[in-house]
Amino acid sequence: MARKTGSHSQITGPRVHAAASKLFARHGYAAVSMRQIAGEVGVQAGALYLYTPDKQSLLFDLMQGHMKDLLCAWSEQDMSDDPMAQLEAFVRFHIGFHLERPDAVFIAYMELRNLSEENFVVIEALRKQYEDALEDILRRGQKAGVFTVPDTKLAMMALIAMLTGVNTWYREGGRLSRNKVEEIYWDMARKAVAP
Amino acid sequence: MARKTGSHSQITGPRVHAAASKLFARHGYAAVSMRQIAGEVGVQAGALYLYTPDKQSLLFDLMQGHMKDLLCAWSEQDMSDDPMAQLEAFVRFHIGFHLERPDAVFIAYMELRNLSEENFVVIEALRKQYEDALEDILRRGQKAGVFTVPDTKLAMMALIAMLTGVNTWYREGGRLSRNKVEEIYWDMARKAVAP
DNA sequence: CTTTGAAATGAACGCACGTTCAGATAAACA
DNA sequence: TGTTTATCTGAACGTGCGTTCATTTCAAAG
Repeated sequence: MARKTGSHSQITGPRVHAAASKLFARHGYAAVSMRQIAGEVGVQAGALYLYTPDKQSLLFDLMQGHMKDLLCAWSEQDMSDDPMAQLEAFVRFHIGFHLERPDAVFIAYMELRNLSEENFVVIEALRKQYEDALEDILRRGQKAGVFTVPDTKLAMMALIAMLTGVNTWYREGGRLSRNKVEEIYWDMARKAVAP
Repeated sequence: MARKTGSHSQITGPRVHAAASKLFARHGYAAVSMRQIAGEVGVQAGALYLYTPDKQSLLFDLMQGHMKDLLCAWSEQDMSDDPMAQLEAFVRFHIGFHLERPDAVFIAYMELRNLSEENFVVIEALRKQYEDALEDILRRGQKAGVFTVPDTKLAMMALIAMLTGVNTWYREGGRLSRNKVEEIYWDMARKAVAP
C-alpha cells in the first residue's frame, strides 16, 4: 500500500497542523510523538515530513500563526479615540479571541521553552507587539487623566494575566455566557485602572 | 567504584528533589530525563531509585510539597476580622510566597497535565483549598459591603491569575523592589473589587 | 489510455528513554 | 579490628523516539 485514495496535500497539510495543535495542547510538545500526530491524521509518521521539515517547525508554525492571527485581528478592530473605549474594546477582544482558540492559546503560553533559541526570539517579538498595544492604551489614558496606573508596564502585565486566565476555567455551555464573562471582566479591569 | 565517599541519604535525597525541581522548571517534566537529574546530583541514574519509586512520584512529591507549604504558610498568617485587611494580607502573601519559589510555582502551574489521574485529583484538591481561602474573603467582604464583585468565583480567579502573573516577569534586582510590586498590585486588586 | 509526478508506505537508522539489579565500596556499629 | 548495612555503580532490558528513503500507488494531465 502507498498513496491513499482521495489523498490531497491541501487537505492533509492542514490536518497535520490541526492534529499537532490538538495533541500539543492536550499533552505538551515534548510528550507528543510524531507517530501520535500521524495516527491522529491517519497516515504513517514518514508522511508528516512532506508537510513539515521537523517537529520543531511544527511547533513554531503553530505559535507564529497564532500570534500573527492575533495581531492581525486586533489591527482590524476599528478604534475610537477615547482611551476608555479602547480599553473596553481590548478587554472584550482579548477574551473573545482567546476563548475562540483555546488550544492555540495554551500552546502559545506553555511551550515557549520548547522553542529553539532563534524561534523563541521571533515569537517573543510578536508577543511584545501585542503587549505594546495595551500599554499604549494605558499610557494615553493615564496622560488623559482617565486612568490612574502607578506603573504602566505592571498594569499591562496584570491586565493581560487576568484576562488570559479566563481560558483556564471557562467551559462552553457553562454557568456564564461569553458575553457575561466579558462584562464582568471589563468591570474589574475598568476599576483596576480607575482613578 | 561503588559507594561514594561522604555519601548520605539525608544529603542525596533532598539534592535529588532539588535537581528535579530545577530541571523540571527549566525544561519541563517530559523533556527532562532521569539521567539528566542524576547528572545534576552527581550520581548515576540508577541511584535515583533509592529516593523515589519513579519519575512520576518525583513530580507529584514536588507539587504536593509546594501546595502543602503554601496552605501551611497561609494558615499561619494571623488574620484580622476586616475583609479589606484580609484581602491586602492575601495579595501581599501570595506575591511574596510565589516570588520566593519561582521553580516550584512554575511546575505547579505548568505540569498538571503530566500528573497521573490519581495524583492530579490530589493536587487539584489542594489548589481548591487555597482558592477557597480567597473566595471566602471576597464573599465576606461582599456581604459586609466593602467589596462589589458581580461574581465571587470569577473575581477570585481573576485576582489569582493577576497575582500569579507576577512570576512571569519579575526578576530579582530589577527595576522594582518586591515591596513596591506588592504595593502596586494591592492598589489594582483593591480597586478591582471596590464598590 | 498512457504517462508522469504527487502522496504515502513501511522498514530501517542510531540513539535515548525509564527502570532493574548484581556487584562493589564506604560508613556505621560491635 | 571485623562485620554489617547503607549507598552507589555500571551494564543491561525492552521500548519508543525523530528522521530518512527506496518503493509503491493513486490522481491528474496529455
